[in-house]
Amino acid sequence: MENLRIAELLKSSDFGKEVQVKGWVRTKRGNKNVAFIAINDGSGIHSIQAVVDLSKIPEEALRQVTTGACISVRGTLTQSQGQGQTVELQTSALEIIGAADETFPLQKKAHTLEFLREIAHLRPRTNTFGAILRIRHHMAMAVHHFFNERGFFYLQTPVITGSDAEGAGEMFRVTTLDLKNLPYNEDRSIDYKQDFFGRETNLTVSGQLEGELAATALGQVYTFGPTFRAENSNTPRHLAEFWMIEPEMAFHDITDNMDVAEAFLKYLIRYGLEHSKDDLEFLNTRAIEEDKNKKESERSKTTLMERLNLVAENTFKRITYTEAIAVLEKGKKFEFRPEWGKDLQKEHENFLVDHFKIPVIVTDYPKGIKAFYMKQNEDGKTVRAMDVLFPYVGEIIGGSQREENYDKLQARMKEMDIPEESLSWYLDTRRYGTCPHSGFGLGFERLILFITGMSNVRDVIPFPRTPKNADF
RNA sequence: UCCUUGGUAGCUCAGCUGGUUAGAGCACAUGACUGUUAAUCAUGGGGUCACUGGUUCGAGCCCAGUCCGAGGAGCCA
Repeated sequence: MENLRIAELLKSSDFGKEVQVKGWVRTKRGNKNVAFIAINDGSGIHSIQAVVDLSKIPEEALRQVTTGACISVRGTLTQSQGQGQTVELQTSALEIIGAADETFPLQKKAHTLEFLREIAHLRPRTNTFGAILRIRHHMAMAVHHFFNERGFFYLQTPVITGSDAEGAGEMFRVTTLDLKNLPYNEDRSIDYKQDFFGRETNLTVSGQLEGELAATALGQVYTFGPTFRAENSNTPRHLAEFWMIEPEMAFHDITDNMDVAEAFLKYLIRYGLEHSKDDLEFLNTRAIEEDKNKKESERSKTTLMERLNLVAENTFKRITYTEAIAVLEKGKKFEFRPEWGKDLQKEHENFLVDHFKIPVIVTDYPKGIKAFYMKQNEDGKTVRAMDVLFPYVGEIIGGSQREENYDKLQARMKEMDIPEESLSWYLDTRRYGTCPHSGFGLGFERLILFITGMSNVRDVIPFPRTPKNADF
């Protein structure tokens, strides 16, 4: 007997065929003559309905068929007599693989996302998280497809890094030293020579610098791996451990960089619309239902599907930082007045996206608010940075053309007090056969946030790590 | 980290100006029901009111501290 996954069976019209399914019970209902069991095996958003004739299978056998139980059902695939589904299973045999007693926390009703976060080990069994995790998978595949099709090489950069000068945020220390009995130098500083690597090491905050090394050899590379920031950030957009995609491309200037970023985002969204249609439709409907419980002022003006299509079909607005400030000055009253030289506030970003109604790429930021490695413009004031601003999630990509001139890069590091010794290997790329190159970083969870229409990154990663939370 | 807000049954919430024995819906259990769609109907078991201390004749409610959640801000992806 064929053991098919439910997503396949639901598409089948092979009525009369004997099949077996294994999965988890979502709900059971019925009367003393017939029972209906919704079984889901994770293969898709839709469950299959097993119809149990109680004259053939005694009610006693159904006792353990409760929400959450794992069961195996054998039966005949038939056209459904009821509404609501086209295919169903006429049960001939039923087996309990793993029972779930009444303490099983998931009920056949909607739970709050906050509650589900507390039971992150069980939330994949819900429709919402099943959909999100499947979409997350397809998006990861899409990332690899996109770059592979364009001749990029997938580069695995180190998770443990000795580099502490990246300036991308607070880092998590990696050590095997006994914290209760630390070795000290004569000047009371900690003697890291006795640590595992013989030096201070941390978890990576970015694979970019290593990516640049490979780009100046392989031409076009990308990284896709976990990234760690020890910032005490408590927002729906930040995680202490998240996944980032960082392409790095030789012979690409800032415009080429924007072209790749825009094509990439559109590719990902189209890929999602194609490969995760059912799950996206489920999440779209879910968001509309959720909205009905909200106050009118808090409701979303667009649906998830509308937002996805908007991004997939429209050319992004490209604007310099200086132009953006001008737009903002004419825009409206902000809590923080836009001022040239200061970083854009969240309210400013939101205004720009609202104003143009499409994703916005802001370029050429003042050098004072950007990282040391960004290419300096001729005006002496700005650098070739670019941020891609998205509706709903804000900054989804941050990138730049890199400074490839050895002297200028070295001078900028000196200005910003970045110790040259620690990055001599990085400067070597400019010393030997340097070339213009660019790259950017895409926050994977922010992408998933946009695609799923969820509103907290903690709900789009299986096990979120945030300040005071590393359960599971 | 700052500001705002919240923590009452397994879940979602109500609980008046501080006053007798703490309320509902869902879930669960039992029963009814000839194909249900979060099935429906009836019955009834279920509470350390986040924690610690204080005010009071009396605290779920008032005060202080602590812990945890959410929203906004900063940091950023």
